[in-house]
Amino acid sequence: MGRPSKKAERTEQILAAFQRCVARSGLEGSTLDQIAEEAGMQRSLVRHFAGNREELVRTLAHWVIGNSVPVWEEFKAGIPEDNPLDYLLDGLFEEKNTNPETVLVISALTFSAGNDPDLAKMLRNWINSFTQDIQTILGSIFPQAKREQVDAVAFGLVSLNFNLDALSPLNIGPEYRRAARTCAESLISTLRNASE
Amino acid sequence: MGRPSKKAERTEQILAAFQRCVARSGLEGSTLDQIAEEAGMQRSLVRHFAGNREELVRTLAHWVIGNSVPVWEEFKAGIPEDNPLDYLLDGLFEEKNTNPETVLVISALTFSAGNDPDLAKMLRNWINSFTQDIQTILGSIFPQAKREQVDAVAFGLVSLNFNLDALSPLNIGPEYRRAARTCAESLISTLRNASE
DNA sequence: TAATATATTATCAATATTGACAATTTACCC
DNA sequence: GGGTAAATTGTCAATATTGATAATATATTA
Repeated sequence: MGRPSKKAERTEQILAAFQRCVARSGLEGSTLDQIAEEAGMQRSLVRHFAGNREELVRTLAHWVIGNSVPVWEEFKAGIPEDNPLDYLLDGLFEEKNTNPETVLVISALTFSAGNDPDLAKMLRNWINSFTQDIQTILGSIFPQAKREQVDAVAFGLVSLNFNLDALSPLNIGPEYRRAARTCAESLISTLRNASE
Repeated sequence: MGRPSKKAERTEQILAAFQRCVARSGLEGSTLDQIAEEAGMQRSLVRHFAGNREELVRTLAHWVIGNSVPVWEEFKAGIPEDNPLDYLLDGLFEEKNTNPETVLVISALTFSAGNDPDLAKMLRNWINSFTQDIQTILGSIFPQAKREQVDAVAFGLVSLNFNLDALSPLNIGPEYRRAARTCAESLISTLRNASE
């Protein structure tokens, strides 16, 4: 009995708003009032559903990381038999497939991770698994390449992808996106040469 | 006549302290009191020498960018005739030659550049010239490589370098540094193959 | 030593931000 | 319709942060 709970829905709205705010103004630059306004509700509601600031930040970290998992899993599940490389590169570097928000929030959280060992561990694990997945993908495409080479290339792809998103507030030109794509292809070609 | 001015010295102390604070807590996460304490002086002095917050941030951007120039120029001037590549890679990726602070501050400024077109332009120019310098260096080492390839590799080196510094708050292991170095060498090897 | 320009300290007001909680309203069930 | 649990609104105090300026101390020169 009693009124039906909107906790799940409201929490989702709040975190989505928080993510947008952080991507725009950074973590410490996002006040509870801004988050509330972005979410279209009063600050009291933010507190009611998401607790105080400390809890809210912690929840955001879990939420962002948690959200990225199914998206990435779906992406991995969609890897085609033929031409998996183009699929991978399109997913990582084509503008239409890219939303800088996640990486910007991760970047903002990384800053404050310097003062929060738990958060640092969480982000390390996230980046590790992301990188390792790419290593696995590349390893299956180039089974004869050396493991060390594959790992290095995977790290390179992640770096290129992160850097592109991190620079997005500067409104850099499309030539940077092309350079990243070209660079990624060059990197992968080193695996091809090594494995043939 | 009158008491000798300490403006230059004090301003330097303030900006150096501000830089440390920003690298640790981000731009909006650094209060004037924290900056003052880090600089070992009262907030009143910070205001007296560096103006209000807006001026202080603007000054910091100019200072960080300005400071990076002579360091980089000196580095470029030291490029040896034989084995310039190892010199370049050591400079970009060896821990002993690296101080993440500058990149962390640039990263923090990049965030707020989304709301400050002037700042965005400044940072774009900075990254442009940094990237172009590396393009020039690579181009002189591999004169027969295609320009597009050289540009892509230069962007790749910058991305690897930035990413490594940006992840430093996470206390990532040395394997990431090795991966970055290995990846950079792979990238450069693509130029070598193309030019021979 | 007096004049002077600057550093340094001390302090106040204005605003921003957060934390907390009471009061009210709303939707569902019996 | 009455009871109930939760949403929603409203409000207050405590603290943090900034902006600004007066008051004082100090080092240099004439």
